[in-house]
Amino acid sequence: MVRVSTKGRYALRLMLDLALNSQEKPVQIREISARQNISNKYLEQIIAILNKAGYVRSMRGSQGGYLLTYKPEEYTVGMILRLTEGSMAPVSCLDTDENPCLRQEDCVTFRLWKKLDDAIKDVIDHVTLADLVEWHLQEAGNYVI
Amino acid sequence: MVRVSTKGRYALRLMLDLALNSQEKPVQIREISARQNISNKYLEQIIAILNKAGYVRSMRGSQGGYLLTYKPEEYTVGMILRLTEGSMAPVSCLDTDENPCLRQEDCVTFRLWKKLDDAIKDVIDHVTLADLVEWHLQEAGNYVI
DNA sequence: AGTTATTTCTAGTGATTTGATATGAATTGA
DNA sequence: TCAATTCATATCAAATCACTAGAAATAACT
Repeated sequence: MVRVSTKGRYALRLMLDLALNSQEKPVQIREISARQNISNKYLEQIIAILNKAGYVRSMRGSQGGYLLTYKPEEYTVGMILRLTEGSMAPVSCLDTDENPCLRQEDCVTFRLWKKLDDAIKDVIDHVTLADLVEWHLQEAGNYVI
Repeated sequence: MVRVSTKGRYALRLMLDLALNSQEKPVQIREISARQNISNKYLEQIIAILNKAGYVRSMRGSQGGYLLTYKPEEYTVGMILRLTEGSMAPVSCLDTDENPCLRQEDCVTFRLWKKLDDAIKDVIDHVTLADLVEWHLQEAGNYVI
């Protein structure tokens, strides 16, 4: 199906939620879970990935929670999706590190996958979390009379 | 991982093989399987999908095999991938028929997915089987001294 | 010091998909 | 008739997906 899984999609919404709500004080998983209507426990696992990568800062204990490490404009959608999805390349031979395809030179379809990969990268590496925030505020504006 | 599965990739190589080899006489699964180094039985299942959709014509019995129904330039890569992969939309809410997302209007990430979908479509709906054939002949040429 | 609210860690689980394999029936050319 | 081929269906192991469960570690507040 070539689909972005819930993991990547939830991670994006999670980061957007943090961008919108963690300005002053840390935000708890429970709040995000309630606002975004996503399983609490599943979110824990997803934010753990973001935490390990240093994309968010955690504060343990009571009154704890999470904060964005950097400014929204410093996160591209690609960073977040690649981290949670593992890779956003349409075929594994495009991941230079893993599985370097030996037939690459004479592989006909490689040229197609390269084109597709470039097209995907062009979107996900240029849209930032700040763009999502902006879009959100625009949309929200539509509902103000 | 957001990967095109073997099914879609094999279907593409299968169609390319037919484009190159079914000019005069039908081509058997066994030949393709040998040339492409793909499991015979798995190819049968994949070509069954292409056959049901009318993308290939089958001839049963001895000396039978498969032929392309149309000319290579009449197949886009998108047609073949969508048929075998089910869908090439990065998220299900972009498939108008199935799962029409009600939050679409106020869904922030929808705008992102739409951009991504457009970028993917722009590639797979404009590259044809004839392009793959051409690329193949170019590559093959590289090995002639 | 103790309680409470939170993150953090490890494990398990049912459903679905993937990438096949196996068996045999139906069809047709020689 | 028989050999070669497609066609149909069933089965299967492994991986992935989307969670769920339980408990330990940590820090703020009283």
